[in-house]
Order: sequence, then C-alpha cells, then structure tokens
Amino acid sequence: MVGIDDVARAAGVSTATVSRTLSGRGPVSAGARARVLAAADRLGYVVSSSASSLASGRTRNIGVLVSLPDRWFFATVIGAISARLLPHGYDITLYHLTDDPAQRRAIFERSLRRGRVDGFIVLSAWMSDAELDELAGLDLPVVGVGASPRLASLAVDDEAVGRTATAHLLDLGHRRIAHVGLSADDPFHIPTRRRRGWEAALGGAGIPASDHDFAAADFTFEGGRRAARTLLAGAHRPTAIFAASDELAVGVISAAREAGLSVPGDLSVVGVDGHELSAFFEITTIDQFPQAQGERAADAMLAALDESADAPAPALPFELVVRASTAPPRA
Amino acid sequence: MVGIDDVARAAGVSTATVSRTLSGRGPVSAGARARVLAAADRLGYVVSSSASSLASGRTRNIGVLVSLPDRWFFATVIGAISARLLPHGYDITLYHLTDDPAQRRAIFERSLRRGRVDGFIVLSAWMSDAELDELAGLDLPVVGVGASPRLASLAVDDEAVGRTATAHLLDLGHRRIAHVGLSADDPFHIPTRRRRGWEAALGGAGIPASDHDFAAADFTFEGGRRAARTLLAGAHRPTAIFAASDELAVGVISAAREAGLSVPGDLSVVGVDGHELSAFFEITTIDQFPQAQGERAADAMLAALDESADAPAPALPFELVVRASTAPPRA
DNA sequence: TTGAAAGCGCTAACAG
DNA sequence: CTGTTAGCGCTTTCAA
Repeated sequence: MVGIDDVARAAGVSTATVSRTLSGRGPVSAGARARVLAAADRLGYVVSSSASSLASGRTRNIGVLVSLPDRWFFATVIGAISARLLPHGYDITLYHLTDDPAQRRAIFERSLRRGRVDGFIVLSAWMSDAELDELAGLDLPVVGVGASPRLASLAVDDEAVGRTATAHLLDLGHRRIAHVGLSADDPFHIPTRRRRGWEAALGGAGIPASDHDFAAADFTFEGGRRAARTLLAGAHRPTAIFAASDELAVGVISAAREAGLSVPGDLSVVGVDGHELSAFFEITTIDQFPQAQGERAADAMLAALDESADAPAPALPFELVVRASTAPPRA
Repeated sequence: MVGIDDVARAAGVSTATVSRTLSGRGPVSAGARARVLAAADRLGYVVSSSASSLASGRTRNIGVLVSLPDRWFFATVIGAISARLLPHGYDITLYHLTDDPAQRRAIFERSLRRGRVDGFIVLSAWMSDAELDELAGLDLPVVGVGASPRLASLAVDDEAVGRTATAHLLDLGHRRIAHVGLSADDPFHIPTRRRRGWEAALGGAGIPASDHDFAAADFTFEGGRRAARTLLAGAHRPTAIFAASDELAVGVISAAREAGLSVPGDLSVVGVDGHELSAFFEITTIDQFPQAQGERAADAMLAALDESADAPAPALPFELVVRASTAPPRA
C-alpha cells in the first residue's frame, strides 16, 4: 500500500505539502504542486478515506435515507444523486428505512451515528419525531426531497400538481372527476397535497362536493386497479380519473378495460411522475423529472457543504404532458 | 461527542476493555462486560467508523457496483442486500457504473481505492478486463450476481431458464416460437445464455433452424414492442414468443394488441424475472426471485468476511409461473 | 482477564 | 510557501 510519505519522498517534499496539494487546501507553489501530482500519479496513490476522515473530520460520503429504494421513482433519484456527486469525489451510502422497528432503531441509533457521512439526503421517507430528533442531533446538513414539515426540502408543489391535472380534465369538459390516491391526514404528506389540489380545482369550478369521488390506494399497479374498480362500479360513474401516480394510472386503465370501457373514449386518466410506462402506454401525466430532482438534491448538498455548487431553488419543476389517455367526455 | 475513554471511565475499565467488549474480539470477564455495555448504552456511545477503520483495517461497509440502479430488478436486489447486511452492522455504499468513461475511471482509479469498503458485490455489471484487473488488485472479497467469467458469482442457470420457458411453449403444442432478447456474442452474457437455452430447446424438439426467429431488443418496454412488431409483421408469424425479461414481454403483448392479435389466443408470451408487472398483467414468467438473490449475495459476502454466515449455493433458483399469457396454439 | 502504550495514515496548526 | 509535529479516536500487541 503506497502511503503519503512514499509520495512525499518521491516528490522531495513533506507530507504536509502532499496533503495540501491533493486536498486543494492551503498554499502550494506551482513547482511543488506539479511534482507532487506527478509522483502521486506515478505511484497510483489514493488517500485512505479512514485516515483522512479521522484527521480532518470530513468523510466525503453522503448518506441517502430512503424507505422504498426499489420503486422506480426513488431508484431513479438515487441513481442521479450518485452520478452527480461522484465528480465531486463523494460516495453515497444507502440507509434503507424498512418498516421493521428494530431495523429502524439500529439505523438511527447506530449506523447514522458512526460518523460515516458528511450529510444526509432524505427521499420522501416518513420519520417519527424521535427519528427526526435523532437526525437533527447529528448536526449534519440534511436535504430533503419531497415536502416534510421539519426538513429543509426540495419539493414539487404537489397541490399545484393536483390542480394542474384536474384543471386539464376540467378544460376538456369533464365534470365528474374522481381521484385515486393515498389517504392520510398529514397535510405535509405528498399524496394528501395532491388530493387537496384536486379538491381545490373542483371547488374552483363550482362542482358540488357530493360529486367528489375519491378512492384510496397504495402506490401500486394493483392498488390503482382495485380503487378504480370501486369507482367504476358505482351508480354515478366518473368520466375522468386523476391518479396520484403513473403506477396507479396504469392500474386504473386496466380496470377500465376490464369493465369494457375505452380510454379515453369512456374514461380519461391522468397520472403523475413521468414514469417510463406512462410514455409506453401513452398516458397523460404530470412529469416531475426524477432525474433532475436527484441532481438538484445533490447540488443542494454540495452547496450545504460549501463545495461551491449553487444551491438550487427549493421549488421543483413539473409539467403536464398530454398524451392519449385524456380526451373530452362523450356527448 | 462521547468517546471511548468516556465509556472506559464510566465503567471503571481501560479503553482496551471497552474496545474488546464492543467488538466482541478478545476475552472480557462477564462483570466488566456488563459494566461496559451499561455505560455505553447510558452514554449513547457509538464507535467512530473512521477511527475504528483506521486502527483495525475493517470498515464494516460493503461496496455495491451496479450499472443500472434504476431498473426494477437491480433496485430490488440492492434493497434486499442492504436489509440483510444491516443487522450485521454493515452499511452499503453504491458505485454507479455509468457509460461515461471518465466517470468509470474515476470510480475504478479513485473511489474504489480509497479503502472505504471491506468487499464488493457486483450486480451484472459489465466490466472491461482492465476494470476487472483493477478490482482484483484491491485484494478484497468480491461476490458477483449474474454469471461473469472472471468473478466468483451467484447465478441463475440462464440457459436452463431459456430451455424451461421454451419447453413450456413446446409442451403447449407451439412449433413456431420466436425469441426477443439482447444480442451479443459473449457466452457469459446473461441474455445470450437465455437465447442459447431457447435454441437448445427448439433443437431438441427437432424444429428446423430456419424457423428460429429472433429479434434483438434492449431491455425496455419499448424495445420489446419494436422487436415484436418486426416478428409479427413477418410472413411466417410465430404463435409464441419467449421474451428475455418481463419488461420485454409487456412490450411484446402491447405489439400483439396493436396488430389485432389476442394473447394468448393468437400469441402466447413468456417473460423472465417475476417483475410485479408480470403478476399484474397475468403474464407467464420465469420468476428468479430478485429479493432472494440480494439476500444470498449478502450471505455470500458475510461468509467471505467470515461473519459466520453460511455461504449459499452458487446456483440461484428459478421457477416457471404459468399465468394467462400462454395457451395452446389455435387449431 | 486486564491495562499501558504504540501506532493506524493522514491533516492542520504553528513556526519559520 | 514549506516543514515539523501533535494529534484525530480507536485497536491491538505485549507484559503483567
């Protein structure tokens, strides 16, 4: 293992100068710098992360907290974070917050406290107050993605997302517009906010509350299908459904087909996310650019660590993408 | 920050005894042990990972190399690895191997050499010989998932997968069975192996090679759709298609619908993976249990690190799951 | 079974 | 701008 003194010897300088050169902190003359770089390169020297961390207090590693690492949206965000951080010399370590209380405690009380990272990125993971306290107690920068009451977060305005989707349906002439999403009372909960947007848009259009059909579903294909079955079996069938995610929208469309309804002929459907499946199935959606979200989260973290990246605006962009699953209702 | 000497003082022992107790290495009397544990717990002491790593040479961190972290299959495997390693006190750090040569070099020449991990799990990521050399030069345990010529790997017998899928179709009475998959000549390439299995099964059934229809596709929904369009437009239409993944199978079915063909009436389709969509769309598939693959990879790593986990068998299980996308051909 | 003490490999004052 | 040196917080001989 080639160490810093090997490089120092080869370059004819002290280890301090090698350290200064390689870390970019502190003054080094051009000549010394060149010799150090050459020697390091020739010897294939790479700083030992543990030695460097111990001495400097910096790890060059970012923790990512996520509860659903295998959902397309989060997997995409994680991939983007990692690709963005790498050129800055940061690695990412993944903390998978499962539902198991013992595992969660192990993470919050041990893993996170080992000092392995310089900061945390939290991906729409729900955390208890105690867990949030634990996180805050670490005294490290935290960047959230997805609204959270207690975390400085980058977030899409999910109420606006709900309003936009619903407005699109209203503009097409629909009046009976149902919603499929998660039900929760937490006003910071993303699905709740999308639902509020839907309600607000309907209210703004003067549509009576009795017409507001909502069906709860978890964020899976099957959940969307089940919720839509209920909605479509009702006496008072909606002509359009706003689904809180693209996975749900796929489920909704499947239920419509089962019921012998054509999309968009008999039923219009809008999803949210910009999932690859929404393009594949030609589903109208609100794209929220997960890739860009990951990149911005990374930038926000770099800014917090003072790595000279500009802090991105906290509001994340979204965009209605009209495709073949929405059309005016049948006369 | 509470350190090891705070605990030592509180427990009335030396730091050496605290270290021995907490790491489980070396003899400690029951009494001392109890007092140390109590003190550590009361003070909320957690070992500093960099200090511990520097002194011991062990990081309790595993690197995961993956090129497609956002594909469902790999995202699922990663989630399972992380959940399995956590109870053993291991974190995972993700190395995202993109196509960008500069990024790859940064990973292999710097990131991986910083000594941040005790071993690597490689998820079906293609690596050049130079990169494999680099990895081997690190002299750390490496566990591969998915066949690779130069890595000790856990792997499904993908030729058997191809044979099983094709045999299912043959058993139903199909004779014109096409295949959609990646094309490559690398015999260790997973898609190539599945294709070989398909060819072998057809050959075994005495079906002339001229009837072997193959269409190349990347592993996406859209890729499956495009490949199937070609196959279905041909003069000599297949009555069944074996797709090398469930994503591809979804694309194939979509193309069949476009062409006015019913599935399985006019066309039978088999996929591979056990993707949640295959259940949702009732697609016959070869499930290869990605969750279990992640767990086994983790176990293999723990065994290599001598953490008393039993090394799993290198052959991974798979299982034909017959659903509604396959049926005998029309008479 | 225990404690003293010498590092692990690097960084950051500090003095020059 | 550069070198000397004292740690960073643990682990691990070694001797007792």
